[in-house]
Amino acid sequence: MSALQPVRGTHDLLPDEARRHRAIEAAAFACAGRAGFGEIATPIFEFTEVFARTLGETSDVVTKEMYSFTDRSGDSITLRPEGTAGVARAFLSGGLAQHLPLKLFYRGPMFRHERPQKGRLRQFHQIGVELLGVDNPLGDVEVLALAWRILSDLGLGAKVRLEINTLGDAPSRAAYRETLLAFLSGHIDQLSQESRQRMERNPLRVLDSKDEGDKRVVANAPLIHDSLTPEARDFFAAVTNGLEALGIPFEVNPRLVRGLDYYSHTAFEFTTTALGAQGTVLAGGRYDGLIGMMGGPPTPGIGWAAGVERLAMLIDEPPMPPRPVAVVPMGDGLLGLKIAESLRAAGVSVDMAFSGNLKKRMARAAKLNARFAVLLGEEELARGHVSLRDLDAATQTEVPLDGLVERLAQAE
RNA sequence: GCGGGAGUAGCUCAGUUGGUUAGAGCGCCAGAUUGUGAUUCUGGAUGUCGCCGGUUCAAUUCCGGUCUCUCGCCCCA
Repeated sequence: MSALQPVRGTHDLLPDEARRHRAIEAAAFACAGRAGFGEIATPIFEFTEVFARTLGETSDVVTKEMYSFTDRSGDSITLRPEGTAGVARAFLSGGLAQHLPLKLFYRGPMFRHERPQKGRLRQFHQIGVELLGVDNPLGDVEVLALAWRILSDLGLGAKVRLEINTLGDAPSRAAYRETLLAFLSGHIDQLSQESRQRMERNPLRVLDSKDEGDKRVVANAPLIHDSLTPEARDFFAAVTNGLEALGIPFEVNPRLVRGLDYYSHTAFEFTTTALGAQGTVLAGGRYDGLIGMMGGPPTPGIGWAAGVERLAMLIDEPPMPPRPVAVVPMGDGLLGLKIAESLRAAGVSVDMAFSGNLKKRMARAAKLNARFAVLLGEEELARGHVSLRDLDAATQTEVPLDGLVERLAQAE
């Protein structure tokens, strides 16, 4: 293991890639802001308890994927594997129950000790939203509409598919669990080893097994929809009706389940076929029980998170940086920098190379996609002028140095 | 965590049936042109052949281990 290598599953965001990430986060936050979501930034680590309690003691995330360590005070600390638990904790420790309903947007790095693959990293980035204090299915619809708006704005509307399901309320889920377990027990000899384990830990997971034998069994399994209480059924109908009313395309997938314990009612995923086994690009659901589970007042919540790296892989061209003006000194570099600074002060993007002859500097200007070059030739300067070259039109005029800033600030 | 594939220059890759200075294209730097973006021409730099060990007179090449990436599984954004 070389000390100069990044830790397994981590990577550097070089400028092109960083720009892509920033564009995604900016587009998402712009959409979220228009819908009334404000940004929240919680710490990237919490006491281990925060995640262990909320994610479920037996979930994979808790049992094998957490980056946990003991700090110098002897406390067990964990790098956050997802965003919702930290937001819920902030909600409680910040006394935010006074401000319900709350619309929150977050972004930042998450950490999971998994085996890396394309689209799966140990440090990755998510954007996400949480809507707290709303038990109305309209909340689900609005949060889904926001996700759809963001993906559409990123140009991914045609590349993703929304699948949605309901996990029911607590009574529905308990009843369904019994029904499903009874059914699976009758076919246990046809189930894969993994699914037999799933029956003990999280029976719903058997439903979305990729094993062919499991799929045959599951095809005839009872569905949660038949175990729903009238309330849960109405709730789900209100969500799907809302999506239809807003013209958001979706498909009900009765076998869609969620890994984390805190979900109830609505569960959904936006998936793509373009990323191999890591096809989920944005996912979330309702978690009415979470805050109560953490010891707070019963507070409904719904939200989602999206993987920025996965979104970035679906976006073809990174957005272009703003086109600069290239300042090209021929003699005194300091004069060039002075002019560059006055242009920058006026809001113009300016680049000036530190070395190179005129030809090199012009080539560099072209490479930077500069719009104009300001050439500081001694002859013009002697007359108080500079040459202003339009690099698109390949034309050049002499302009007084005095009016240069105004002229270029206007051209922007 | 389990199973498969890969690793040679900044990038894409060739190559060595084990043998002296390891190559191409693109890119980069410099010059031809001490005042102009393309093309062309000339010159140049960059590799511990992923890492460690073994076999051998000799290993980038063969063997073992390891690391990283990658595909699938588990799971997930």
